[in-house]
Amino acid sequence: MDFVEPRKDSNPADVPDDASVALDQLGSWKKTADCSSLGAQNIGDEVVLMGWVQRRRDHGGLIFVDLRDREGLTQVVFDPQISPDAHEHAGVLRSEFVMAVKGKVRARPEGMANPKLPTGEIEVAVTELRVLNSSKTPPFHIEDDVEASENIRLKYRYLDLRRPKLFKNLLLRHKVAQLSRGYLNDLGFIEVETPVLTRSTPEGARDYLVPSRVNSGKFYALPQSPQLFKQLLMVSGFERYYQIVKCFRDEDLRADRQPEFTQIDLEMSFISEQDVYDLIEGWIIRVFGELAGIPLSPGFPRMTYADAMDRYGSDKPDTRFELPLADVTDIVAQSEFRVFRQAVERGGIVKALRVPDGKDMSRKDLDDLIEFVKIFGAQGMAWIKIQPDGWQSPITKFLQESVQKGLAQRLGIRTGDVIFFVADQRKVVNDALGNLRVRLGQQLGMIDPDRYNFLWVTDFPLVEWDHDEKRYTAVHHPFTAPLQADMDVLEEQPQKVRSRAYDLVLNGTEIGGGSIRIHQRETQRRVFNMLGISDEEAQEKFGFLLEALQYGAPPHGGVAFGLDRLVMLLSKSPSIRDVIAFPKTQKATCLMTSAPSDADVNQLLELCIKVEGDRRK
RNA sequence: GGGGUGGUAGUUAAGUUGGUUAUAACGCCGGCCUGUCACGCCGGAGGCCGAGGGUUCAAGUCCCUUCCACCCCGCCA
Repeated sequence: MDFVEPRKDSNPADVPDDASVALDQLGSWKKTADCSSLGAQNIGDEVVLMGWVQRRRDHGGLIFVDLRDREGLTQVVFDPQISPDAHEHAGVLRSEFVMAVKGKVRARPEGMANPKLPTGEIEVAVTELRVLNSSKTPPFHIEDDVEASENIRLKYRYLDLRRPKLFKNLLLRHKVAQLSRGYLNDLGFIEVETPVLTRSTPEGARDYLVPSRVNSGKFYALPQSPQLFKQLLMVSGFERYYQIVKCFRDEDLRADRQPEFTQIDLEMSFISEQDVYDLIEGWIIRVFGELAGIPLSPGFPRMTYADAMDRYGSDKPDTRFELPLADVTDIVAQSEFRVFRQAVERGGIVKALRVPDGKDMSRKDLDDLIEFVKIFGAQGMAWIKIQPDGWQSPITKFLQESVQKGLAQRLGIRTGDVIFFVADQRKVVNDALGNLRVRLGQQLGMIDPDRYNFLWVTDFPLVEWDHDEKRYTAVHHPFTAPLQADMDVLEEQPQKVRSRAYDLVLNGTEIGGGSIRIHQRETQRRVFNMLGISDEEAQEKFGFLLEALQYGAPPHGGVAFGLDRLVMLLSKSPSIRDVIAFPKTQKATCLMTSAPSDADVNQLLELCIKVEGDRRK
């Protein structure tokens, strides 16, 4: 027995400290049950339980302790009539002390059952107590109703993870990973690990760089995804590959984005889009059915990118509610409202969103919504209230009768509606109204939280124009196959070329995406050229891929899913941090380990790296 | 890089037009208590008001700078 000074304190607040409690050894005791499993059927059993003190209720003559382990809570009782020693020893117990008890399961007295606890019918009458460790007073209570701020929780992450909710999230994550492995294994997929230390590639996100000691001055990059490796495995003839793998992107964080995250990544040879859809739907149906009790049917709906943008202003529309956008550019182009006319003259568009029964919106509500769309780049937003006695709006006087008639017809306007208009470049209009649509859907209670609407979004454009870099960039990535039908305009009208990429969207969140890849060298060369990547640059950066494509690369394609986001949705968590054991803050630091940190001078010397300080200052 | 919210006891929060000793709840410590389960009762301790500077007779409160957490835009599939 380690014996250190007993607690004799007058008061130091910090007192429950290792140094003040006599501790026992675990000895040969083994847990015989967990804290959720005992019930009336166990009455009379001799058991050994181990765990943490959730709460102690000391009645002087009788001490109750709620004992917690990862499975649940069980009440244990220290009764001097059963064991005076144990009762006396229990006096030292405090929150989060680690204890082992031996005792007998007994029914609680008449009327004393606790219906709130699964084990509330019984209690364990302790014959012997071993205090395995003490605990400082924790900075927050270990319970599901979080009452601590995020920075405290992140600093003491190991305590936060004791909360049942977080534990259950990580357990669910484990189950998703295991089910996914089983599903893919059964279908002939082979899990292959790909390098974490790899080379930087242009395009896409910023890379995390890792200096090479044995090649001083050179750097590895951490993979943004195993994209090229899995394609090369197809060239190798693996036919079906998967991996549950960490990916790294050095970009700013969001509630659903961490710089390191996990993908369920797979690739198949000799397949087309339909094979991917079938495979993934089968998998999703099992994940949601078996792990969340949510029944789904195969044949998820599909929508082209063009339709999604047109109707919902987003490439990941939430289809749990309608509230569609309508393009009214042609109607208002001739109106006397300058904002509309000028937007059209500058090559922009005008779209409208009709909110049925929006008549109760106050002027303040409308102003709030106008402020909201400004976040997305809109200069402003026009609105019209359709009142029984006519159209009420600051802009009605600029809309001549023909325009009003056209709008009424296209939008199906009815009395009581509110119509919103944004006029700007296409991207701004879709961003603003697409986001407004989602906000109104939430605000007006149009979203059923128990619905799970999956949607395949297809036919993405292959490229988009990058105004900053003055060139086309790949929407998906530069290895995505163009649609065969659009190949003849690849060089002349790149922006018109559709790709064989697809995303799976759930309730407005993209949870996975992929594509059929280019497997012929000549096609890959043409796409690189169109993206402004010269033959020389392609050779230098992707030479190994271009080379490989010349050695009998089979047609192939695949998909990758964000495991974190999937578990986040399954567990209805508000943040991705709630499904990651040790997440980073919005500034990409770890409050527990204080990473990133300064490097040791000797480490830097070995790497031939000189730190010049913050050059942005 | 930009916009927003927050930072006061261990924790969560209150703190008026600047004004005496900065409140409350929970937690913590001590005492009492044999059926509690948010146990109860009595007593007690606990503060760099995120940090730095300024205005003022006087700053938790006003001004400037800065740090941290969160949400969003940009960025990122």
